[in-house]
Amino acid sequence: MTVNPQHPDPRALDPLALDRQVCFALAAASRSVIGLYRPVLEPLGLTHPQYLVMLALWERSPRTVRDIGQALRLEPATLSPLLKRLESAGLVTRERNPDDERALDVELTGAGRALRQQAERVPGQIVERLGMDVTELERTRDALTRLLAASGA
Amino acid sequence: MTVNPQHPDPRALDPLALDRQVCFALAAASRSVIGLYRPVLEPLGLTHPQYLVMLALWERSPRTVRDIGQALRLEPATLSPLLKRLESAGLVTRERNPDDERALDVELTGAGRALRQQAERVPGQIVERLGMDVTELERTRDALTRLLAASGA
DNA sequence: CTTCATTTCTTTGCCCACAAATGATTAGTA
DNA sequence: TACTAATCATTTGTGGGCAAAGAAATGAAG
Repeated sequence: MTVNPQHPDPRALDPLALDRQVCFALAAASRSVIGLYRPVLEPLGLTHPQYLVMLALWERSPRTVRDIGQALRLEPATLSPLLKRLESAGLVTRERNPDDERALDVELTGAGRALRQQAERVPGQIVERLGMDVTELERTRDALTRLLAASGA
Repeated sequence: MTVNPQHPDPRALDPLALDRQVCFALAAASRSVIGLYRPVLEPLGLTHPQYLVMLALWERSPRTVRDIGQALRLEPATLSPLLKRLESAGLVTRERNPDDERALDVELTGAGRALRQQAERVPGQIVERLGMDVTELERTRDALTRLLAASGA
């Protein structure tokens, strides 16, 4: 098999070339963008996954672990210790649902609700740090949402 | 502030709505797509990050930890234990660079080189499981590459 | 040559992330 | 009612991922 001389880099034809892998672009971009949140969320005392849980709870509270997990596509085994840390931080309460003792209701505390005000400035700071056109950002988000759906989650 | 009745869902205007967050789509899609690799890579005895390291080494071997880290955008603290596991699996050797004893040369073993043949079928299996148009996949990958660049990595 | 800063990898500590197993509760069924 | 299956959260074990500190080698400067 010969290589088309129009393609000086044989890597461009290699299906295993790192630069061609969607999964690499996805993993690296995810870590890198989340890394941008670190200094922004640090004053709020939140990690990025904790921030996502708070977003879910600001939309509706109380919610069960299962419900939060479905919204964030996270396993209960991931959420369980994370929610305990949010409880230790005084942002949520955790108590069994009276109607179904299997379920755990996670509810915002006053401090948890109050934190929303500071969080409202987070997206703007991130967009600023990215310095990207907001329209392209939204297009990328929509492409990722399609990818998420295609991957079956 | 009143809500435009054309928008029945006030969530569409909320900058903190989970569905509007690029970071959520990014994190969830990343985890979900990587989850697709799990059963595909399992016969090769590789996790997804290990697969990425092998991709880097199939492009060039030996490479130093620093070099691999720059290619994959991973910290040496992440790679150090991961490379030891690849060594335990017999896929790479780890030895100090004779010209600079600070650097660690990571080199494919025969088994590591041989594994490439099985790996060549991985991308096709993933695309099949995603069931997405390859052109759109490549567009998404390029959008992610731009996002990665914008995030400073 | 000696000192000091830099580079490179490793270690430690903390936090995700998930599979598999466990325990507790509820629902379904004979 | 009693038995079984399903549901929900937690625990355990393994493997990322990174910040910060540490250890070893190199480089630079006096």
